[in-house]
Formats: sequence, C-alpha cells, structure tokens
Amino acid sequence: MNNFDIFTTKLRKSGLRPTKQRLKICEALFTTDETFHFTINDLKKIIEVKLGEKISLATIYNTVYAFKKKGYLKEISITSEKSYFDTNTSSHHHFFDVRENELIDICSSQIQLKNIPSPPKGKSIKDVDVVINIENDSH
Amino acid sequence: MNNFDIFTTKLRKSGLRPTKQRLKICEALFTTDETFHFTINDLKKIIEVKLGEKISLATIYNTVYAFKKKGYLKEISITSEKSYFDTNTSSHHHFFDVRENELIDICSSQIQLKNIPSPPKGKSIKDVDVVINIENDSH
DNA sequence: CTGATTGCAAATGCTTTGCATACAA
DNA sequence: TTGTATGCAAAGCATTTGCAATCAG
Repeated sequence: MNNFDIFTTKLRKSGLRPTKQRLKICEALFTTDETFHFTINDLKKIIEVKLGEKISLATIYNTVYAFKKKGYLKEISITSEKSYFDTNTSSHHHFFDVRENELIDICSSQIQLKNIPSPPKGKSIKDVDVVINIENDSH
Repeated sequence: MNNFDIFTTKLRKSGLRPTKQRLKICEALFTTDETFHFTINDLKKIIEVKLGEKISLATIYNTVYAFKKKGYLKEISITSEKSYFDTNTSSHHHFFDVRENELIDICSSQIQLKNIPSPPKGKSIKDVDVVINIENDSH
C-alpha cells in the first residue's frame, strides 16, 4: 500500500474525504518514521514551509481532532495554554519542561504503574497519562 | 492564628499585599476543610455568590497564579480548554472524565509509580502527575 | 501621603463557526 | 452534476495588559 492509499484510508476511517489539503496534512503527519509533538500552529507552519501549501486553520483543526477521535493522534495532558498533539499513539508518557514548554517521550515500559484504582461506576478507563514536570536545576 | 492572619501570611509570602479583594479570594479558597477543584471562572462565581463580592478577573488571575507559584495551589494537567486548579496541594492524582470535564481525586498512596526515569542533564523533577482519563461505559 | 494594587476595558491568542466558493465523487 | 469540504473572515472564550483611580501602609 502506497502513502496515498494509506492516507486515503486514514481519512475515510475518520469520516473525512481525501481532499488535496487533507492529504497534505497526512503527508506532514505520517510520512516520517520518527514521531513528533506539535501544536496546531506548528503543524500549519510545517505544511507551509516544508510542503509549500497554505491550509486554513479551520481545516487543520477539524482534521487533527478527527484523527485524535479515531486514535491516529494523541492529545497530551499538560498545563499549557496551547493544545499539544503527538503522532506517537502507542501508550507512553512524557517529561514536560515547564519553563521551555518542551516535551520528551518516555517509553511506557520504562515506568511501572501499579494499583490503578477502579473508575467510578458506569465509567471505564480510556487511558492513563503520566507527566513528569521538570525544570532547570538552577532553581 | 486566626484566618485573617493565615490569609495575610499566605499573601505576603506570595509577594502580594493583603488587600480587601485578595482576602476574599483567600476566604473562598482556604476556609473549607474539604479541598476542591476550580477554574478561574468558577472561583469568580463562588466569590460573587457566596461572598457577595465582585472582583475583577485580572485580580483573580494574578492572585491564583501567585499562589500556584508559591505552592498554595496546584494546576492540574488535563486536556481541556480551561485551566483547572486544586486546593489540595499534597501529592495526589486524578480521574478525569473527558466528556463531563469532571475531576476526582486519587490519593497518591493508592497508585504505585516505579522506575521513574532520570530527567535530562541539568533538569530536575518538579512533580509527577498521573491522569486517568475515563468516559461512560456506553461507548 | 505615596507608591503599589485594583478594576475596567481593550488587546491578545487559541479555537470555533457560518457561509459563499471550490472540489471530490 | 451535486452535495460535502474548504477558506476566509468574523465570532467566541480564556487569559493578559495598560492605565487611571483607589487603597494599604
């Protein structure tokens, strides 16, 4: 399966039609082997600079949130004014530098979580996020 | 030490003068034995309804962030458009209902975290947040 | 008194919405 | 062709800023 087919499938499964702009968004998100963290604005910049395409914010927002809902992207739980997303959708955790607003992945197998309590009645666990907030030593 | 003195001390230690408005904010935050979660807007409403005092958002923001910086309040790491704060500053974790935007405390001793990786060089760990995202079973 | 704080209103930044135009099917 | 998606601009919130009026010390 080539990239075009992969992207088209991802979009269709997310309930979106494979339009030119959305294929560009897929190209920015899903062509590199390495995963990365981004804000909506980062993504817009990447598409403009690397792919030479101007896409409206509205389209980027709705595509990213559709992918998040479908599980192709994860939103990261941090105390920041912007939303951060991660193309690494496997279960894993993060260091978050609170001064620099910088994220670093932590492999999920590295941290052991035990005795996770049961959720309230009628609720089930979607996922568990661990954020290790860090800052410069000089504090 | 009475409440007025406690509040005055907290404010002074946070680098703020004990003004009438700020004492009201303290009253809303630190008089109940039970801890609670709130957004800036929640806090404004609480002060208006329970204490019959209108305080400008600007004052609430800068007071809450001063208290956070000093460690009298904690900001909670969740994927939400608003900032959530917690008057419970002891180390503990949260359930977060992603549909209802509802937070529930989890006592820190309940969850066991092992093998927390070392932070990058020059950085030290400020704190560790665990968020268990939950949703209704009917999904 | 006097300088720091408040309160307001305006600005900012992120995100969402509405609608005419463009485009995939 | 035809209906859905896009793009733009404008609206909506949360949060921040600037400055004249107020108040704590």
